[in-house]
Amino acid sequence: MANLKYSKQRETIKEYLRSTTEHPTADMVYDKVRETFPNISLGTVYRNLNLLVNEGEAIRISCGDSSERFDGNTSNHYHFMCTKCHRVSDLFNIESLDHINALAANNFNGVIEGHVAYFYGICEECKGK
Amino acid sequence: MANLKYSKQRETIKEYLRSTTEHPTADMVYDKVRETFPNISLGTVYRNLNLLVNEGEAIRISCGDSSERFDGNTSNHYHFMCTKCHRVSDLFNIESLDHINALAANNFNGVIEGHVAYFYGICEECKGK
DNA sequence: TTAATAACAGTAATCATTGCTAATATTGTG
DNA sequence: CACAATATTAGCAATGATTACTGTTATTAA
Repeated sequence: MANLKYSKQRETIKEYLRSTTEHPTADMVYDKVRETFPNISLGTVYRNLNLLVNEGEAIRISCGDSSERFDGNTSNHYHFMCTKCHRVSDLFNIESLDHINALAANNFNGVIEGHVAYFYGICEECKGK
Repeated sequence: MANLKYSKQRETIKEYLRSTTEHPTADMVYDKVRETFPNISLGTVYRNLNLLVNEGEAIRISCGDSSERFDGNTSNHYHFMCTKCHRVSDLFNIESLDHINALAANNFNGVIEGHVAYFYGICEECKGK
């Protein structure tokens, strides 16, 4: 698709995203990757995150928070955000909600191509507190 | 709930939100309300939009765009965003999608309180082009 | 080996949003 | 009505997330 050249920095970012389920922000990725590349710049992190999303190697998650989050798991799944601790977790229990596209298409004169959805509530860890 | 005092500025913002279906950003509200109050400041617009959302007089819509949008229609409904023109429109045809909360709650150990969802695709106006 | 060019670190700039402050408007009470 | 308490305002500075720029370095293909 594009003329991408290999870079150690991008590879490290991709590996980190694949290894974690914490759905990090760009800043969290920056902090983590600096353990390997102490001089990496935040701009490089942002540029590579965008490249990875464009290449389909990562997903951008917008949960209304001030900053975006990224997910190295590109399989189709939904997310849950805890309103107490603001952590984002994966919901692998739902197969697909694509049937709601048909509901939305009813009496609608445009073309529904898809949807964005996430759930919120209290996560298991925060429930007891 | 709060100790709110009346203000012409807030009333004008509220009226505008109620009168339109264009789901304006803070900047669009600013441009509109400046027709009535040429000296109103953008900070006043932001503060009043936040107040109106807190009072339940408006809804904040986050569609992954760079800026938030606001809706004076507080009845329960979903939104559609055109990927071509980026306009947001209302979907009054769907009653409710609350059944997806139960789907998400399956085999999930936290508490699902609700969901955020919007649809995307091509709007009627952009379809022909 | 070299030439072309993508990627880099460092830094400045942008954009949306919030915070601050002194002046003004609203509201309840005497 | 007058007045005191205080919410609201305009104007502007500050913040935070993200992107743009620039001169140098790394990757790649011939």
